[in-house]
Amino acid sequence: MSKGITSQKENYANWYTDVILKSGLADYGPVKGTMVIKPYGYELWENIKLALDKMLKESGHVNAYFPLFIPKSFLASEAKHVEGFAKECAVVTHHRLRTTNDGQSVEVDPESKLEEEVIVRPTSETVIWSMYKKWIQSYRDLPLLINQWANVVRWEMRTRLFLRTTEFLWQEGHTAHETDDEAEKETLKILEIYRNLAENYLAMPVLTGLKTDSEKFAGAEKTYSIEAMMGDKRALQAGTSHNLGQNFAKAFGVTFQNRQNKEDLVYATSWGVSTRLVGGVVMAHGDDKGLVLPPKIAPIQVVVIPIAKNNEDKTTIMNHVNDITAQCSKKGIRIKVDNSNNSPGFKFNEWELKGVPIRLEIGLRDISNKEAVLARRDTIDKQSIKLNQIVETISSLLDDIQENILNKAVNFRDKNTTIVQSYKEFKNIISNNGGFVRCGWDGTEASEAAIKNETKATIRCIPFNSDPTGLKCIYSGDKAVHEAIFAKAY
RNA sequence: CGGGGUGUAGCGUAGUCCGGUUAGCGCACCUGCUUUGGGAGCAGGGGGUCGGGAGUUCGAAUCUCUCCACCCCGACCA
Repeated sequence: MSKGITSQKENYANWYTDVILKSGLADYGPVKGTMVIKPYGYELWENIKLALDKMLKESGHVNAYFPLFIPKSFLASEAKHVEGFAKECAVVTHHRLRTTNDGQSVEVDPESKLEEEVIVRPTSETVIWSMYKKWIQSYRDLPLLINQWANVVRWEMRTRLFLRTTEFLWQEGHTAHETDDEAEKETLKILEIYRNLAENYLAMPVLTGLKTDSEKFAGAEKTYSIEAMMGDKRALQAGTSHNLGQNFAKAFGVTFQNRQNKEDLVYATSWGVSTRLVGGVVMAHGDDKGLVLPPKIAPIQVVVIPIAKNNEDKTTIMNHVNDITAQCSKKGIRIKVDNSNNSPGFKFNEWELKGVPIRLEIGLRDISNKEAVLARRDTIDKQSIKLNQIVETISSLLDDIQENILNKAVNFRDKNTTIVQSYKEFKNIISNNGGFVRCGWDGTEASEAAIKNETKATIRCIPFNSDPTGLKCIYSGDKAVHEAIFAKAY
């Protein structure tokens, strides 16, 4: 176990916080519920962002930026989605501060009260649809496929680093289409991109499926999500994709002239993933030594620890090290040398805490053998490798590690997914083992709510590969309408 | 909003009950030397309005009053 980090077994929540703070991903901000994403954490996010941005652009989406501030009137009653977080919005009521009489402080200048109060966006549907109304006239303007990378604010009371903070970073896509069918295809296409991102970059296996009415986005016809399992077997909703139907078109009067020359309301989608993904990576792969980062998104893929007895040795070793880093950099491998004065043992632990996939140890002993010692973070194995094959060895090992941690996560999830037949069994699994529970559900909100109330487990999704044929509802005993995945969730 | 608790250096703390040296210790930090294959050693050094304010007293981290901040439990919300 690493120094100063609570073990997962002892207290998973404390482990999570300890790892994030000590590995330098993030820190708490001065306002309650805010966090600072530190350079190491931000680079991790940037790598995720880069991968997703590329996929979105390749599938025909373009980026734009809409304002942070939204007129309060936009959140008026016709926008049904507001119910979801109207009570959690930050509201700007004044636009000026003044110095207090004693000159020691500042206070809100009452004279600066705004005519119309302004909301800090909790999501951007309303601003964006107010603009789409201006931009869309005919089917020739469609589809409109816009994404934005932005910060949003939801005034949360219970916060957890990366998982729930009052302000967070995300991307939100907002598209407009001619037909319902096209909107549905878009919704599913994005879900597939999210699945690809989660599994092939974050090495985090996810279930894809449909949300129940009670769990879906308030303004949506249908919400799909990707659901991952964390190291404590709880579920994390890692991304959502909504088919909004004509709800927002109705609310904002966005009509277009269709191919039959008739006026019609456009069909919409919206979808997003956030910095919550970083929390997902931490909890999907981390262990008692700290982070375990997937090579594809790790800010540093290889860290080199030179081991020198004296200055003369150091010079010899650095000559070889410089050669190695140059070769690796040329191949696009993100490599860093730790030349600090800390002891080797300290550095080993430090970089394991930071989750760097590969560590190279190079001392005189290795150099005389034309070797280096290579340690992998995921298995903690050490081996000696030949210096003349170092780039090839590292490249293929990075791929191996990426694959291995995905497989590990898949096995863990599958091992902790249980198919149950009775409610007794259901309660037993949820309270003793946790994980995903798969069973029949009669499709009623009453059963869903009762189960949530009695067990704290919610329906994470109705997976695409599910089949209710022959199943009975775990709660009511009636014929099942869906086969659902239940779990305790973040 | 109700109940309980805690505030001493960047972090963790001793001292507070029972007022009395220069507020002590560990980690971290700085300088130098020696070190380096699983959390190095020695020596020297810097850093404190003891949460803020008022009071009692010859004297307050310590006693009294007051304000503030944060944490936990409950309620509320999801």
